[in-house]
Amino acid sequence: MARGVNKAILIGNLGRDPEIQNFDKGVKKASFSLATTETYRNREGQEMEQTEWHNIILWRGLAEIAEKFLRKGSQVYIEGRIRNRSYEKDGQKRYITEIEGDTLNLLGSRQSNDSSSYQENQPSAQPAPPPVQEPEDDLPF
Amino acid sequence: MARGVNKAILIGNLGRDPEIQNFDKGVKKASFSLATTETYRNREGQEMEQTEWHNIILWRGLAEIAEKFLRKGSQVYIEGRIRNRSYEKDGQKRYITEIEGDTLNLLGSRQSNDSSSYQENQPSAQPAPPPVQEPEDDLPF
Amino acid sequence: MARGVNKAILIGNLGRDPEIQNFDKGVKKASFSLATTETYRNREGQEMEQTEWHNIILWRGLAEIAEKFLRKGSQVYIEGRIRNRSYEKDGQKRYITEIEGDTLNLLGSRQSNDSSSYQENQPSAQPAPPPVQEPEDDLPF
Amino acid sequence: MARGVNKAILIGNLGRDPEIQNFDKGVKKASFSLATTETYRNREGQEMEQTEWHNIILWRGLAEIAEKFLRKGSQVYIEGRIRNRSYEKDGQKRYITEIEGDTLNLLGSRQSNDSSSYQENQPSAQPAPPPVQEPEDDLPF
DNA sequence: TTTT
DNA sequence: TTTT
Repeated sequence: MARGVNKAILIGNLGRDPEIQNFDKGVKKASFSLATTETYRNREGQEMEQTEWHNIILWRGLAEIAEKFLRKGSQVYIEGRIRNRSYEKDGQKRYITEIEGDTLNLLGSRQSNDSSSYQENQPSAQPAPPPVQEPEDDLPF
Repeated sequence: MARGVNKAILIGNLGRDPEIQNFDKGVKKASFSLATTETYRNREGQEMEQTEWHNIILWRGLAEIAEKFLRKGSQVYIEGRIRNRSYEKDGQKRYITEIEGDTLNLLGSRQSNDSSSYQENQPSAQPAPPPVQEPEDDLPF
Repeated sequence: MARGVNKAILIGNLGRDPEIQNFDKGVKKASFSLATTETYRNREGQEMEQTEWHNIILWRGLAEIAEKFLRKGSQVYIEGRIRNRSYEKDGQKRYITEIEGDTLNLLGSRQSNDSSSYQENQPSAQPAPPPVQEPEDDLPF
Repeated sequence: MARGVNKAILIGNLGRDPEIQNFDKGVKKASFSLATTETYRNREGQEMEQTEWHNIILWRGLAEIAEKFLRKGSQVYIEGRIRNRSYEKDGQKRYITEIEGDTLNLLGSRQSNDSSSYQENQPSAQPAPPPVQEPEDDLPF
């Protein structure tokens, strides 16, 4: 039974152009590193900076958006799940943590395209379509 | 073009049983008030408590889950969008803010059903299905 | 006892310059409307757009940042709490929902100032300062 | 300059009792694994389940709460930052991803203590204290 | 009232 | 109107 929530919310900048992989049946995958930089004051009152690098992966439609619009330095909002994977390298088992994005927003762009936001798999119900024949004076509470 | 994020994340308890409305074509709507209570210390160091009441609405599948499993007092996690609506009452225009949930988790329950978590409209891609024929040594970064 | 979470996460654009109020003891308050615009496809496959307007309020340090750096049109990330207030107007009780921000990020700006992100009241512990004398080989799990 | 957001939001269950470490000056650290389980339907319509295990660390006050109240199986809400660390083991550099929590909620508990929610370092300003002498009819927008 |  |  599911009682879980596994959510990452990130705003940061791409360290490199996305790397694109194409699989069977037109399935596309985009991978890139995302730097999230936070500032804080230390005990001496100095402004400090801390950057984390996240491994981002995007699939299918989001990967296509990434391929078209994201470049090194792009500032994005990404919402997704934290995934832990293992793989073999040099006969050793290695572990990697990735953020599998399901929402992507390109931030701060002044471009004229219509694709700076995208969310997976919510075609018609987002926002929820109004129900048929709700009476005008039907208050919801 | 969308560059927006509109997200509410709530954990609280229902003040009443959900109210259910049925519309055409089997569309169901659930409405209820949700209390989120936070504690904090005031300037005198006293433990204080602050409760907010939120108007929650759920549609379709989530409304069915609410009807079946949520009751007065139930503790839930809800993720959704903040919506502002207006309506007429007594010849006056009134405004109401609602949270339209798209994810619902029933918390703390020890029941054995399989419905304590539910998310709208992400049938096959959540989590993203693995691509066909990804080679084993294909590292993603 | 608190078992609650009351969180709003917004990315949008200011509809107007922030309105600033100054209170006793140097307490400052900033208020503005924030538009969050989402796009989605309707049942006919057309690209649709939905904008919500949120009433944002910021206090103290965040209000100062807002006064200095936010203008009509600015794109910001805001994290905060949903607050419902009532007030009297024309002898009628009115209700208003506001988002009281505790984190503010100015997005998409290429300016060279050091104030585009700010979080309330987490002076030294964010990120948590490393503990004293943690041994180098001290693995955390 | 900070333009970043690095946030994890998790609801899950502890795989083991928290492990507690005590450092100089009374600094305490709690570590545990947290399982977040999600369900989804696969392409054949079968109910599937996916569990991720997260390495959680909590410092100071949150570590004390964890030590007192969290046990194997406890259901918790954790909000925090994603941190990537490296360390040496067997002469090899290893990487680990941890969630450093700054908010902790014990969920679903029916116990009578007053400590099921806790947030770091926001002593007096959360929620923001009302400003002094705000006039009663002072509308915020 | 914003933005694209 | 909830919960502890």
